[in-house]
Amino acid sequence: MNSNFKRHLITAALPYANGAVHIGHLAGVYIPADIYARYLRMRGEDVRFICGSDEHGVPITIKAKQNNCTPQEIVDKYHLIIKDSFERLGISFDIYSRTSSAIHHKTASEFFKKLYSEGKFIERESEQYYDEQANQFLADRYICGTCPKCMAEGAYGDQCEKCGSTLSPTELINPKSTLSGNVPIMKSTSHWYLPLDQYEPWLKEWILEGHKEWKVNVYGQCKSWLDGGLQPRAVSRDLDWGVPVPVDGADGKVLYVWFDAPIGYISNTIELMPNDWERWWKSEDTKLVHFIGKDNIVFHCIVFPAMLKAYGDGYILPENVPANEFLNLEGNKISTSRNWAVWLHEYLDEFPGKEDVLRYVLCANAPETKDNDFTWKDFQTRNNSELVGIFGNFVNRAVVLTHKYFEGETPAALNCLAIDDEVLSQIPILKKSIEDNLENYKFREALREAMNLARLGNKYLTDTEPWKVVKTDPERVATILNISLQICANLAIAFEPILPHTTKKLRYILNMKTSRWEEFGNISILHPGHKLNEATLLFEKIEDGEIEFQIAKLQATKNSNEATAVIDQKSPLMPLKPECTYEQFSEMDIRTATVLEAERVPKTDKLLKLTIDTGLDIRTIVSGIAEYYSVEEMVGKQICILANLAPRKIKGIESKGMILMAKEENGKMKIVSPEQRLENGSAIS
RNA sequence: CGCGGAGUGGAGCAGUUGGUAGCUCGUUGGGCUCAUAACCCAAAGGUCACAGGUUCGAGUCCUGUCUCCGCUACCA
Repeated sequence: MNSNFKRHLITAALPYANGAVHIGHLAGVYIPADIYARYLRMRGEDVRFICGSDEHGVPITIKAKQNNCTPQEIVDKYHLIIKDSFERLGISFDIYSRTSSAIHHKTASEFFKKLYSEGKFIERESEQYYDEQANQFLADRYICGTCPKCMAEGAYGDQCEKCGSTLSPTELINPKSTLSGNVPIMKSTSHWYLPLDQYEPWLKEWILEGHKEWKVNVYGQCKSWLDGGLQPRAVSRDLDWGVPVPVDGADGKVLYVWFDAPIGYISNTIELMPNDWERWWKSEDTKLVHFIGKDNIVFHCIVFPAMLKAYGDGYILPENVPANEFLNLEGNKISTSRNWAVWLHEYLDEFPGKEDVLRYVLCANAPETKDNDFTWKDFQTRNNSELVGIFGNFVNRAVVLTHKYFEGETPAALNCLAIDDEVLSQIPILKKSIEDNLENYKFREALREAMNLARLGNKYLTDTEPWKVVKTDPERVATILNISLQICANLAIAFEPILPHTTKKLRYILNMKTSRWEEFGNISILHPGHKLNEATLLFEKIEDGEIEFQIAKLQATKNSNEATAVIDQKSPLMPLKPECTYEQFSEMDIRTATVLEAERVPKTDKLLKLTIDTGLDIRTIVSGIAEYYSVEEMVGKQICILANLAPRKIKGIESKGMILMAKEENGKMKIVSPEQRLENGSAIS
């Protein structure tokens, strides 16, 4: 290790406590981080591995409302599940705390206070929606209404799920509070902003010049943000759940969750080492590494460093931020809300003793450079042919033969032949490769190289055939088995960071005490005469039935999702709108018209571009009906349109008018047509 | 729309400063029998997303296009 660093501070993204941990989290963050932490500890480095639950933010308050309980109850529940399942998997955090802790509130609060008093924030007033009945400002997610872009109903204040456009709450047509259903009023509120733009030159220098070695996905993302110009970001919210803003007159305001969450790394370190934490966060010789997923890149590479820079006082910055891409499950995005996931706590219950199988598969298939897919079939294959067939089998062969021919005592290596030397010479090469890969966050490759050590062992045994040679030359067999056992001992070290449960078993079988990394490469770890324990299997086969059970479980989830989706869409009839006058109605010019041409609007799922004959003119209307009507069906169809609607550009196409549609109770739309074909342009009243 | 990442034999991935594609798993054939029907050897299988361009020569550089993912709720 090139080390000017005296200690390693490793953080893993704080899991959000509104759900359990699933394989995506593990493959993306926790398994690589744990491998890294364990490796450094084995090398005798001073390591602290920090994590904890992120327990604030709007989604948790929404979940609490849905479940009719308090936010605290939600986070208590998931914090325990998460913490417990990490422990059982063997994620070796030095501390796993939480952001609802008193110490975190205090730390985050003081962090804010210092920045505030030094004038590092700017204060801005803005108009935001306010629910008078619920007596609170509404987070974007608490407002729904009609999407101004695609006219779909039920769009949220931040995004329309129908057309995917990003919105701001004020753009919504007919906004309503999801808390009370009332129409919210605009009320002015003030918030504090971190002026990221002021840190832009410094960030550019630090990242773009100073950290070209970062992974391309990380570097590219940062470059894109920096080149695009940074904007001030609000650090507070109007909400009653979170760390209160510690400023007079800031009642009802809390720190925005992204501001308080990364401070969680600091407060958890303080909790772990109340007297010594500063040495870890404020010494240039501490190497700070953040393990995160790709969605978190901007916060960890730009926002949090800017916060630390603004704070000053010697805080160090991350040396690297090895962010992974995402893991899919059986071809679909993992989703907490759709329950499309393999939950860690369920896995641990259903596959007892197979913690390392999951660690192995997720490391071997980690989304290091691009999104990857987890399938149960692949899980089974990797277990059966790689762990059982290659690793487990080699150890078993070596140990069983030793028991058979030498009563379980390590024989002495007497004369090494060329083949022996050749095999032994591979070990340091593999060691070097594993080290390089681990230190460069290439855990997949490190694992592959470790497996190559087991492959080497299998090949060696097959080539030397001790079960044949024993009949003619027992001394030769002694050498062969000695070497085989040394390979086993080296495997116990090589795999320790990745498969700690397995190597513990293996060390027991080999009756081996050490697991220091320096011993890796030593070819006489087990001395002649060293007594082995009974051979037990390191891994066992996973039968088709278990895999089929898991696949069926996912299929059931899928089915139930589809069922609830239908129920969700079965909205009750819309309540009657407020009374209107005949004059208001008569302002609308509704006419019959015929569709002449239709085509899909590129890059959209729902939009059709229609050319229609209104009797008065030929015009273009863009309509969100592609889900319900095909191009072929539309051509020649007679429809009713609102002809004097103000033109509006949709996806860059000017749309003049709107097609009248009726919404079924399942949410599907049907075109309203005259009973009999009429002349185009006939007025409807 | 924009910006970032990805698109390589059936699956998962490597491909460093450009020189006729490698690895693991799977498949097929063979060998072996110490071992959890495990292990070892060999073979088949790719127009490197698509279309242009630069070059003596491109998966590797340039331009354009398409698809997936992120930035943008849930979420790593």
